[in-house]
Amino acid sequence: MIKYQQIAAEIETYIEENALVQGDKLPVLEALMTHFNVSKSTVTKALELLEKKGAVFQVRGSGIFVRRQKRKGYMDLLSHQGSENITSKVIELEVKKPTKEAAHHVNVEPDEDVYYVKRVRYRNGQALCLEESYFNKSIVTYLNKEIVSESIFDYIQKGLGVKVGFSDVYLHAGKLKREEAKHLCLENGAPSLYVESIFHVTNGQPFAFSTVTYHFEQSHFFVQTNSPFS
Amino acid sequence: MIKYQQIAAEIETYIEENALVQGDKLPVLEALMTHFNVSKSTVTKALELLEKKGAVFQVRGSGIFVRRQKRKGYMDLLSHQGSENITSKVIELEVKKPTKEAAHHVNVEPDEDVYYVKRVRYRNGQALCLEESYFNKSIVTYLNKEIVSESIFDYIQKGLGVKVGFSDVYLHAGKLKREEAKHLCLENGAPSLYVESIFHVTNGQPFAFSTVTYHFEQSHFFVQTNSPFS
DNA sequence: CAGTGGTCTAGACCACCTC
DNA sequence: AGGTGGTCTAGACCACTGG
Repeated sequence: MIKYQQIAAEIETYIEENALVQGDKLPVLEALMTHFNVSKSTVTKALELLEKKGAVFQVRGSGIFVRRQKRKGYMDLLSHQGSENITSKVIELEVKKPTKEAAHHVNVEPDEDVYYVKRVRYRNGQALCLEESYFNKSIVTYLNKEIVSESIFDYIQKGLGVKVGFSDVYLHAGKLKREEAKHLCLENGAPSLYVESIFHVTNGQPFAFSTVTYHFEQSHFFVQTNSPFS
Repeated sequence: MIKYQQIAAEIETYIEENALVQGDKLPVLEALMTHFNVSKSTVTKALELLEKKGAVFQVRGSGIFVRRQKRKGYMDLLSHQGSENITSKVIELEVKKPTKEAAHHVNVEPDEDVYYVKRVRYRNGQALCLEESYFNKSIVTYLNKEIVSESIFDYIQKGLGVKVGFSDVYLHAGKLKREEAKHLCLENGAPSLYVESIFHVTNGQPFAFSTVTYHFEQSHFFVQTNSPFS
């Protein structure tokens, strides 16, 4: 791991171990520089990283402070953290022709094969969401039922060595269709949160498109932002 | 405006004027350095800014590329952009004691006065959302009906000189209550997207707490993220 | 006005992509 | 191998906060 990531990790650990809460002050830049024996820019880079993650905020002329999420039970909408004890039931796993929309999103021709996965995810045994995903086969070269029962993205990154770069996320609320409702153990027409994501490799090529339909009573999300009115 | 912000703005304009699309290549770092006559770090800082905004992505060993949102009609969940032609109907504006929850979120005592605003927002004449907000009076020192009919945050920043730092956003789906439904011209129990936000000044103090209830057919959002699995 | 973070420079060296 | 972005340094100077 490179220096500034290492430093960021250590500062995070420090916050954790000392159980610091929102507003608590961290050592000043000068102190961090000498403690880690690196230049100012390196510490700054580490702090920028933590600022992006929403772990700290810096105030010029004043100091560096802890920023910590207070609400419990919320999942991070963007980093896919905060959802523990997840299990999956695979409904479908096959190689097939994508829908026109999916083909467009994962940048393949409509007559080109893709991996298609449909599964229901449970948290502590309770239905959480219904997920349908399409994967570009030239990047996600292999999937099987066992992999797909666990964390697909974990495998894609660690198993296949795919380097994920960025993603575009779209969301809206709507009414459940009959078939969706059945999987989530809800009545037809119940509210639902729909989240569509397109995932890209570091070089910008899209490799996955997923549509996730959440059980409205089970899905509480948070997002942290800097500069909310940029 | 400082150098790297200026450069970022110019690069954005360049993308706009040349109608570049996702994947198009920008000039290399060296070229940007000489063109703007600044050091490498300054250009890098500008590009980091654009990367955070989701306007470009950089690939080591390859180049700098344009990243552009393709879907139309989606609002940015975090930067409060993309919603044009917004008008508001003020339902309530008063100084009063906050709810316990609101008091906690804007960091005041429960018996301390806050500004309370309730309004319905319309986009192109169509009900978009119902919004209830609480403002810490020691920071948002003044509001009146005229201000509250327009963009409140615009006024808070430009009129009152408050420097907004960061915000925490929480969201979930649910069923509309009767009174909410009435304001949004929907039937009781219709789906809805609930978005709660806590806004902080640059020094970390919270100054506003708002709950926004969106008309499910009118609210389509997007968020861009880098490192979706950090 | 002292303390603290932010900006910017010039340059060395490293890691990755593409051919 | 050559080109391109990423990391890191050392240091100058600037801008904001808070007593």
